Amino acid sequence: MIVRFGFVAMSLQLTNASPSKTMTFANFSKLDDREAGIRKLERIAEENLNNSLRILKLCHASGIRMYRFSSKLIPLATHEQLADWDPFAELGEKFREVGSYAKEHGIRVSFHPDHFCVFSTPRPEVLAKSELDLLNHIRMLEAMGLDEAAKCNIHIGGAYGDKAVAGERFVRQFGALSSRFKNRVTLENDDKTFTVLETLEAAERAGIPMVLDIHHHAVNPGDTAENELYEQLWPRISLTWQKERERLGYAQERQLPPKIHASSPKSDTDPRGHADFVEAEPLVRFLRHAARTTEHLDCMLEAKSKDEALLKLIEDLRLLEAKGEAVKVLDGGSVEVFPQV
DNA sequence: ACCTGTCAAGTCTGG
DNA sequence: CCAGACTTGACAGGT
Repeated sequence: MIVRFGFVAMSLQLTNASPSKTMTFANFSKLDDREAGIRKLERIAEENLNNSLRILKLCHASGIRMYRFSSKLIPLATHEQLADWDPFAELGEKFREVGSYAKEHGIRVSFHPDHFCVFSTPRPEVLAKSELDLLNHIRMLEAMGLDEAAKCNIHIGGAYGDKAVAGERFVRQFGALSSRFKNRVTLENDDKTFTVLETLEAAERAGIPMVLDIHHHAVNPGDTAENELYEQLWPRISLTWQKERERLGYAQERQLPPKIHASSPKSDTDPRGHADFVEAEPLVRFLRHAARTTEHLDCMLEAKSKDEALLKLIEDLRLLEAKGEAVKVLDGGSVEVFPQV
């Protein structure tokens, strides 16, 4: 199995390269000239896009072919007081430049709208804002000129006292959206509420692929035993990706491989928190099991040390390789993992 | 230069 | 019913 690794949002190797610079609404409101304020928002967004491009160039130079953009590329993008502002009119060219670079160099990119995007909510106004937030992320991918392999990863949301009902509501409310949404979304298990099994059931019913977060699973496993995850759930998760490839017309697994998230617990007292780096051994254990049924897999690292965590993981995998473990480092961003027998 | 409170947004918990 | 926690990077205002 070929595994490609990626990282999230910012690079610690580059200096002054934040892709998430922002301006608060309070600050925007202080400006006398609203038009000048909007131009400033656009300048900040342009800088964020330039820095995203610098990061993609670093990825390419390092052999990394997976990256998640910051959700904060356009400050105040969906603020209701700025509903008349169309940032894409001014920024379209820059978005296209970023997307073209990713496409030309084979870097799989994504977004992860944050926890304000909740399709399980019972509140209509929250649902409407969630839809707008997701649409904004989809528009960014469209403006980049990327096809539907580039997706937005979301969670189910809150439980509101009844997880089964909330899960139903997610399926119903998300299902009411058009294919423009459905074709751009993946669904991830979370660390507190919806387990792998519950998320998988929702993903299957909504007809969208599931992203497995193995750290979230470790802290929120529900009744699922480790071998059950390997034996029963991973093949089902894999199938959600196969169905997605069939739906969108991708013939090969490598054109849209299943995606997982990996991170390590921050500490014993804060096991849900993300550590600076990612431990190699538990990850390899999972990968070797997945390798029995999967040929291509993409693994997003969610570590505080971002791209440096990826560098360190590759180094640690080299050490395992030298010890004769079932991994072979291919380059700075990918490894081959041999199946558990 | 460094530290602290705040930020547009949602949900959950505890008082 | 309301305040605070949760979580994250960055800004703004203070020292």
